[in-house]
Amino acid sequence: MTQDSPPTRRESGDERRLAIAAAARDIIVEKGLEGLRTRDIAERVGINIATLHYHVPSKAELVALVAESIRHDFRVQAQRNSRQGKTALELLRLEFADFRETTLDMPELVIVLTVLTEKARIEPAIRDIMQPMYDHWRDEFAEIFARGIAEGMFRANLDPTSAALITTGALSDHWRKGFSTRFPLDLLIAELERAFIADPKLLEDHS
Amino acid sequence: MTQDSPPTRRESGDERRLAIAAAARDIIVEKGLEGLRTRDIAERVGINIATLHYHVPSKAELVALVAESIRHDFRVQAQRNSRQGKTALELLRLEFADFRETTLDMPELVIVLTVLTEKARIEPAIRDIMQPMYDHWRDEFAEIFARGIAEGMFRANLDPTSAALITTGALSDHWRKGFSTRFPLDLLIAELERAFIADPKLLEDHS
Amino acid sequence: MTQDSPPTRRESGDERRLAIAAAARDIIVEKGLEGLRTRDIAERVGINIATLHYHVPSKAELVALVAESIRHDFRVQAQRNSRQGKTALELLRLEFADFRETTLDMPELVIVLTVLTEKARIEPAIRDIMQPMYDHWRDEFAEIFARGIAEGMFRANLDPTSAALITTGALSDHWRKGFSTRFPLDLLIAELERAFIADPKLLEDHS
Amino acid sequence: MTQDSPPTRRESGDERRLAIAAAARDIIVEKGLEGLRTRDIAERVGINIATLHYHVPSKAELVALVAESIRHDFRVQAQRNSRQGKTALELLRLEFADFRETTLDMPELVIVLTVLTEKARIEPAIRDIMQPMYDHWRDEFAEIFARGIAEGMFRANLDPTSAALITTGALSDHWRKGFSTRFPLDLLIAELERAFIADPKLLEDHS
DNA sequence: AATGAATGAGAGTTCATTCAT
DNA sequence: AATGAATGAACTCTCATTCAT
Repeated sequence: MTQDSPPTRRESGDERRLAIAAAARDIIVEKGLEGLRTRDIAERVGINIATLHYHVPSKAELVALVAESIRHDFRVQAQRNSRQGKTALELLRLEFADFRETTLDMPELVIVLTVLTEKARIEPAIRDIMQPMYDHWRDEFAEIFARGIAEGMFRANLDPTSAALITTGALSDHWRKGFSTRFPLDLLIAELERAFIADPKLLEDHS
Repeated sequence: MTQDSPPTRRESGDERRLAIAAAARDIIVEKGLEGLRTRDIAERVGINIATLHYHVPSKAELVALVAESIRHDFRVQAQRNSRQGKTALELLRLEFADFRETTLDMPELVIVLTVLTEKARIEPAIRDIMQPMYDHWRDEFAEIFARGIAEGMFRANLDPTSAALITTGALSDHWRKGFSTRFPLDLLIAELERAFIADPKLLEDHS
Repeated sequence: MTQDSPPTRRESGDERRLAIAAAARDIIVEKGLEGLRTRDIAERVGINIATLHYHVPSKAELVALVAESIRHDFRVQAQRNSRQGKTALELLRLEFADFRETTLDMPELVIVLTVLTEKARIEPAIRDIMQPMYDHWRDEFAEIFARGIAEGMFRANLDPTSAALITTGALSDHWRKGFSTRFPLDLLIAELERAFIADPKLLEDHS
Repeated sequence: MTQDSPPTRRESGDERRLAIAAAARDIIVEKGLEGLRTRDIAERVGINIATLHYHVPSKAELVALVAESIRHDFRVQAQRNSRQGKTALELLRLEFADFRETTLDMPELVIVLTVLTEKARIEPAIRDIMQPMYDHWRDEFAEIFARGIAEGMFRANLDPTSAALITTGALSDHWRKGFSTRFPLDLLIAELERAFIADPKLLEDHS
């Protein structure tokens, strides 16, 4: 609880804000947005509440900061793999691999995402940050599906946007309820592939 | 806001609890669980806060009461259509129709469901109420898929549970983001059908 | 906690008041006057709070009722043994025996007495009930000491009232702190006798 | 009641805690522990309730703080007179003088002590603070009596611990009922001396 | 004589925020 | 950039008491 590091060394504003966002995310995972207290964040970061307010003036801005940090992490994640010169199926599998990795590396990410999505329903400022994220993720899948149809790999009667929504929906819902349903992600992904791929032979190298 | 009705005549405990649950649900829709205040509920029901506590001893029990009321509504919803003598495809479409109706007729129901699902992640008492609902919904789909495979209507390589998770995931994610994504539910459902049905001809009477 | 007896048979008002006083005393012993709640009393008696208020209109009257019940018990205790034809020393020992018995039969009595004595400091109504009790108890001892001096059994330089105050003070304080000090009452009483008796030979039949 | 002084300048935590303890003691004297309200304390100190909770986190800790302050005052009281090179009788009389002074100079101290002694019966945390005070007081008397017997000043058949319990019991009971019994303390003390002193001649210089 | 339902007044506690240093 | 102290506003919950039946 208490902090053992050298007596509150001064960090740059950005570093502090990063640490604050990280602490806030941890607490949101543990206690939900309802259970998020500025004092708890400050304690976890190892600073005074007044100091926290110096860096992040209000709680509303704090939540926005968390939303931004989520968006940032998603961006970084998405840009790690080169997308060039790959078939649609390869790209789809890259996306799945990304998701698998993300949920391993940053298990809280999707939870905080869900929490903020609910908050977005009420708070326009949060909605403005969250909306583009979902749109982007969905569009990525939609684009892949569109290319896959053109390449003849995916079902001809596939609607790219619908398929993208099904995919992102299934993935995020699976993750969200991961705390209870211990259903293996790989089975889900395999089924998603079967749902969209035209030629059953393409499935073989996966199973 | 303030109460003009006759000076709060006495009602039976059950009636009061029903009214309390209804008011709580309304407020959750408007302000989220974070914005749920016992005083607001009391005011909306037209009773004193102490009276509210007389009927529902604590806030935790209040949230549980709301969860129970949601579960009750879903049970009622689910029992309206007879399931006997139907093919798997007909049953699947009945499920979709149910979902479509629910999200249209009682959009608040779905919002509260979402909010409580997030709460369930943290509060075991709520989880115990919500979990069976989702499990039941998923099992219903899984069973339909299993029968559909046997009947030859659905893909032979379909894994019933995976398909059920994809379906419920896609549907619930769609409603969760209902506030922002105005993507038509029917398109999503149509794509789900295409994803699981074996014979393309079966699709025709739907599109 | 809940009551297994036939569904709240109607008792006469006096019986009810007796039961209420008894329950109140028990709770005072367990939780002090601070922790005394009308609801707890009602529950213990097995009646509704409204019913309790029917029998004892207010909490102030309830405390007064408890005070009266204490006074009553003290009276009963005091009248059990005939005081006639006894020497002062015999009477003194009868008093000690009474005290010993009382603390065995009604261990709460002295605790409630202490609690109400503190309450009496603030509440005149309670003071008016408690004061005569202490006075009476003290006077009883004082009288015995006075007779004992006359009979030559007790020290000639004994001041009856002072000795009485020392005796009652030592006894009640011993009892009050009985929860922690496990010092044997008999040793204390023996010392009291030595303190007041003139002729050491009189002590012998006691040790 | 309301505060006219300069807008509550900031003071150090220790000063505030002292002021809080003092205010709490005053209120306990006036209204008993039952009538002790955090809001009243805050008002009397001239601070906000939230500020009060900043310095003393809970009411339980507040009562403990009061108990500690009582203990502190008694320690100060007890250390004023040198105990060296005195006979047992002189020491006994010093103790009596201390008691007389305390009850005269700081009657509220004694009232609060009584109140907390009752609270100690129920609250272990308070008991842990109060118990040693009484034990110490009793032990002091017991030691004096033991020395006095050795010196031949006190009765040979005196049991030091019993005598100490009688003395402290009589004294504390006298102050406990101080509100009502206006019996002179000096008479009580004189009788105590006669009760324990062996040689009547030693008494003379006192009466 | 009894009770379920209702209530006003208030209790302790919490929390985001601000101020002085 | 940092902090101890302070605060207003609110929150949940409690309690003695009352009312209608």
